[in-house]
Amino acid sequence: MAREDRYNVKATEQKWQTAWDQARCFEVTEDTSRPKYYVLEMFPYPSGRIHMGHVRNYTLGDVVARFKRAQGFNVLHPMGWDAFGLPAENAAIERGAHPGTWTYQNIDAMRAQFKPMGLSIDWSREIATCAPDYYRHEQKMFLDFLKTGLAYRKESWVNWDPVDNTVLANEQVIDGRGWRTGALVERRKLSQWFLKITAYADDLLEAIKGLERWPEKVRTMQTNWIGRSEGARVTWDLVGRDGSIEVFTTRPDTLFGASFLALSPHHPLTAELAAGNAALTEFIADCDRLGTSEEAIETAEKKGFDTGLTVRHPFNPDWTVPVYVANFVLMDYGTGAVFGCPAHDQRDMDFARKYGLPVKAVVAPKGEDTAAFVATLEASETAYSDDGIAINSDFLNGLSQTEAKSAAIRKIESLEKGHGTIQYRLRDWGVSRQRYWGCPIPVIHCDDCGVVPVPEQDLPVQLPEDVTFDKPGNPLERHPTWKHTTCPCCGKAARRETDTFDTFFESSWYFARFCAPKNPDVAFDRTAVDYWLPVDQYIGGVEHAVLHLLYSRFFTRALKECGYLDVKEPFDGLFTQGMICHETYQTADGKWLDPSEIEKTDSGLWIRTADQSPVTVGRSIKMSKSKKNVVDPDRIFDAYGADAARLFMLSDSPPERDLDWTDSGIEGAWRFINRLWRMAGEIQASAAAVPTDSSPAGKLVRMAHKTIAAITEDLEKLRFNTAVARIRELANAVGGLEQTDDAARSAYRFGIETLVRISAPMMPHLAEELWSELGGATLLTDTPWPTYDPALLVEDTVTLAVQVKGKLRGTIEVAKTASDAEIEAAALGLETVQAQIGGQPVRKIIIVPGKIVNVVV
RNA sequence: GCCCGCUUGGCGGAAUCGGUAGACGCAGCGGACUUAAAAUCCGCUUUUCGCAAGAGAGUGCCGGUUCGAGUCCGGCAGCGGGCACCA
Repeated sequence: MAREDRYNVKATEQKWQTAWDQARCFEVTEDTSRPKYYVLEMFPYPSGRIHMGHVRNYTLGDVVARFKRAQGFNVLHPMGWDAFGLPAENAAIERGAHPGTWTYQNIDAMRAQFKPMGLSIDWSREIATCAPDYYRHEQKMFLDFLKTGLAYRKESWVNWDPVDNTVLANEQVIDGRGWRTGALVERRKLSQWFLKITAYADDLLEAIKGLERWPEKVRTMQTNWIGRSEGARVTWDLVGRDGSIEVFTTRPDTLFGASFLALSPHHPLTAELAAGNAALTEFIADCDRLGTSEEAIETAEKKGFDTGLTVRHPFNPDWTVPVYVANFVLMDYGTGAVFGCPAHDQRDMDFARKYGLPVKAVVAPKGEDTAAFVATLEASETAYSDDGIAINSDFLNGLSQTEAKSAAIRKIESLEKGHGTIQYRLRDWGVSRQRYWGCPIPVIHCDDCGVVPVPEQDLPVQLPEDVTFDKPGNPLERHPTWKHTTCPCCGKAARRETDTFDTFFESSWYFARFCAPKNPDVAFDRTAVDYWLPVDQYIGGVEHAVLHLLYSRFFTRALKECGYLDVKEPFDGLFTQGMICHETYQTADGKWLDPSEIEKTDSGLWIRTADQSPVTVGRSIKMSKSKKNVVDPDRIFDAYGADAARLFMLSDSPPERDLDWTDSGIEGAWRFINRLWRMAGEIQASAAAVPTDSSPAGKLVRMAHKTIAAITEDLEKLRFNTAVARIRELANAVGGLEQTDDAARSAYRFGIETLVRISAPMMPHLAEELWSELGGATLLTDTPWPTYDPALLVEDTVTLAVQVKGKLRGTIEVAKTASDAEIEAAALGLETVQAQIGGQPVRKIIIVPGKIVNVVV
């Protein structure tokens, strides 16, 4: 078939996508004769349109999948939809669309956008989490969690909009007000379901050490999130009334430096004291107004309220300290009360200076003049929080910090004033949501029998279709019939739970469902799950570094305990990609402009096309609709094809870093694809063997072998940007080879063939097209990854850099086998070297084999 | 405030084991082809001095270790990310 003048990207990409589909290349089954490899990108929320972040995410995953496939792995690469969630309900409220209809339309639209990317996905495994076939298994899991005590019910706070009478998500609360009503949000207590993730706190923490193929950053974030700290709970008896205050501390060694106790504004004792105390009530309200955001609290002044109460020191009943309510003490952590030791904690120091409380040094650095140190510290504004030796601390005196901690704990325990303990920052996972578009929680509330699980044979509890969103609140709550049912225990009239699960529930096990997504009987087909899990390479945004990934790790453990699976960790390798950024454009009065609204003048200035007004070009930031700096993937696929978009996503920026979208960048990718296509058209027939000698043709062949070796390693380590650079380098070399004789013609062909094969994971359509032109017997997609000849990687000669006084003065080319004496002679023979030495005595010559010669004078 | 990361030409980045800094690309400049343009191909492109040969400087800043530092160590600054004041 005659070649066209230009690469017909649309027809070609379409042709090969159809070919892969028809050959069912990417549909896989368990095959124990081959090693498996499970590649997974975080599944998308079906918002309706794909964005460049998706393109990057799925391109990265697809390169890994195709590469591993070529290497002979049985590759599972599935796709699904994280289909429950708030946006569907918002669409229902705003546009009257049913959340289900809206979601499935979006799924269809997005699938249609993904298809032209040419992803090597097994679409036969597609799942949507909003399908009853999917969530029925989730309901069963919940019932098992109930049985094993991993799910329980307790009261907890929610954001309540008093105008809409509805619960608000955090993102629906803006500056303390409901996003729709603008009403001041209230805190309300509701009875909600929790999963006992804290039961695994220690295991989740310990196992982080084993996650060797996870980014260090994510491991650190999870470690900090779990937040294990060792310390003690200490009881302080109230003076003049019954009761006591329990505090948690990590520094029991500084108990003798205590000068006050501080209670959280939400501590039960605070509430008790506030009753009938207008000033304290106002103080608490003041603290609440601060909000919980980091910035607000950080910039806020540390404030306290003297309750007038005092407590007895646990080590000395005659010593009393005052009790404050303080705005910086959290009720959610520890006991909601702390003791302040100003000398050794900066925040306590600030507090003590503000309220005129004593500062007593009880730790001094080793080897310093203690008396002078104490005098300075006690007059200072700066706390000493480093390690040291206990002083002014009775029985602790002279002990190191570690010794003093355990001695203090032993004493507390013998006095029965508390005990040593380990405190985690991690809290149990609240899974109840007062929403329609989520998985119904399968329990029934009976006036006589209490909370009763839905019997397994009655699963799934399906969402009713006939719901309306014309009124605020949860449609399940006000549905005329849905919630009315009978109690499975006593048969009397009872009510269904109208809360649904947090959508992190669905995403905590979807990766395992992909192993056998169509099995109607069980969530996980054990044979399939045992074969495919864990996920070998998981790829997604770093925004999920803590919650989604930690919940999935927890679920894996909980499901193992309930007999569903037998893997320790869900994701063996994790890769977190960077964001896609783009320049921003603004008018003089600050209005954001879409890239399509502007143009460049001949003088190089940007103007708005509509009125020729000047445009300010802002720095590149994450693409977002509000800044109008988005680029539509459809438009790019249409103009340049999938391969160019994919190549651009992989070029230049390392995948973990942010990527700047530039028009010239995608143009460059497009040019390269056409160049490869043209170069392949220049192949000339030759019967000669592929040369490996020292001729230019032979050198090219050697370079091709080196490129295969290097790119294999690059792809193995997900260094796609350098992989692309190597492909371009080889292309430059092939393009520079004159096909003057048969050996050269064979070398040229070998170069093209190599380029085609190593490009396949990144530019699969072009590669497949050129492979078929080259006469490939099978689809390139089914062709093994190229191998290289290690012998051809070795050169006879080596170029050494020659330095004098540590600076480069020239290079020498010597035989690989050259002796040190020969190398020295060659180096000293360089004119520039002699000029630099200039008659000075040569003290030493350092020779690093294969690298460098350094002449020291 | 705490924790983590980053800082290399006009720009994105490479150098990942302490050994030739700037691979590869983008932008720019010059040339070839063309009636012309586009496309394509070739060349130059860290910077200063110099006609050149060459010499000097140079990986955020200051200092250190080393024959040799973008890379290791100490200090500082800037930018970005995480955070629930974590006691």
